[in-house]
Amino acid sequence: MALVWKAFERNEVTHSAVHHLIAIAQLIDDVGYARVTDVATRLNITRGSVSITLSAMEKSGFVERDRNRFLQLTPEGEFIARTTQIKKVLLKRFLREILSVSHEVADTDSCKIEHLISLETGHRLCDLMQFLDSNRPAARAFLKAFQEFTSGHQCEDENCPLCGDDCLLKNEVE
Amino acid sequence: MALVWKAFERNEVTHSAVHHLIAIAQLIDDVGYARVTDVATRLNITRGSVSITLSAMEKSGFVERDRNRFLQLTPEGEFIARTTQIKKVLLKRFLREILSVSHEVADTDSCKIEHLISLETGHRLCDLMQFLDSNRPAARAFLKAFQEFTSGHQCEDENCPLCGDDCLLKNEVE
DNA sequence: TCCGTTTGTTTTACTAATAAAACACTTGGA
DNA sequence: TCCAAGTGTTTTATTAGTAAAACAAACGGA
Repeated sequence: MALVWKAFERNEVTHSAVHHLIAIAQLIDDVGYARVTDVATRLNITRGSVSITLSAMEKSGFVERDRNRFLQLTPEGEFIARTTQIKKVLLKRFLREILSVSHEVADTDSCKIEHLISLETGHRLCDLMQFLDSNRPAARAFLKAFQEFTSGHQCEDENCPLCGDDCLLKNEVE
Repeated sequence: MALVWKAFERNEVTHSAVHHLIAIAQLIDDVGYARVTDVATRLNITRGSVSITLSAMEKSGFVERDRNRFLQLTPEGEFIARTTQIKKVLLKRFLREILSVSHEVADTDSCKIEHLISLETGHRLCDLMQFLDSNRPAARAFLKAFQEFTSGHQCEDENCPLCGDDCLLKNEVE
């Protein structure tokens, strides 16, 4: 019991570090190269911060540089950047298309947890979204029925453990 | 763009702090009171750490103490402890019952993100699980069809963006 | 009363993440 | 050649979270 909650800290790479990797991948994709300055500009932090972070990631084997100090991702770095981006997209789609969470909240929520969910969960989420995309009758019927279910309910119901007699959500909102 | 990724840091309370609150709530529930020592024992950290963390949370207004220095949660602290616990339960149920994620991974994944997902997402997740619990035909049919869908597929399919020709998952697993 | 245990706080130290500023190095004109 | 602009690193500092150990206070039994 007391062990699981600490699992939070033990992540290969931090949220910030992943975004450094993603920035490099996107820059190479967009303009063909990535330098410390470009990463700093994209992430809106100083070059010094980027320099230090990327030096550590170079040691960890996620980033490399060529002769001209242009940044490259190693296969490991590439893997993390790629899978994290995909996990975020899947999460956001799930939040928006199934749970009908608002655009802004879906954005921040998916960004906050993109790097924390396991590959296993990522794959299952992928399965789920592919199932929806398949447009099977069961998928369509589910979405329709769920939307109807929530439209007449939407946590006004006292059965919702997040609400209840004294709805905690309402308490916070006002 | 460059603003969203930093939203990760801006959380009212940290993951660690929430677990301090939850420990207090559970202790009061279980044995009727909560002292610094009890919280430390439950979280498997030192009394010193708990002392410092809870002093900060007292300043922030999440924790109070009575004359005998017994810990109490303020309504705000109670709210966070309660909603975070519920969000975790909902997340875990979703991962297990819909996505069929393994027990261990569902445990760590839900613990990692429990305090990060918004109340809005929590409510929608709650709707979803209630919809399943309602045992409506559309819900049952969905679960059955989705399970069939994944049983013959399970990300062996090259359509899965996490896999592909050179399946990244496979690469990592072996 | 006195001693030992329990309990809580403070001190010290470490790590990770970050920013700002000083410094150093290219590099490309004039 | 030399200067200025651009680029990258290092230094300095701050903040948050944590643990270990020293310290202090209270409590309880002999």
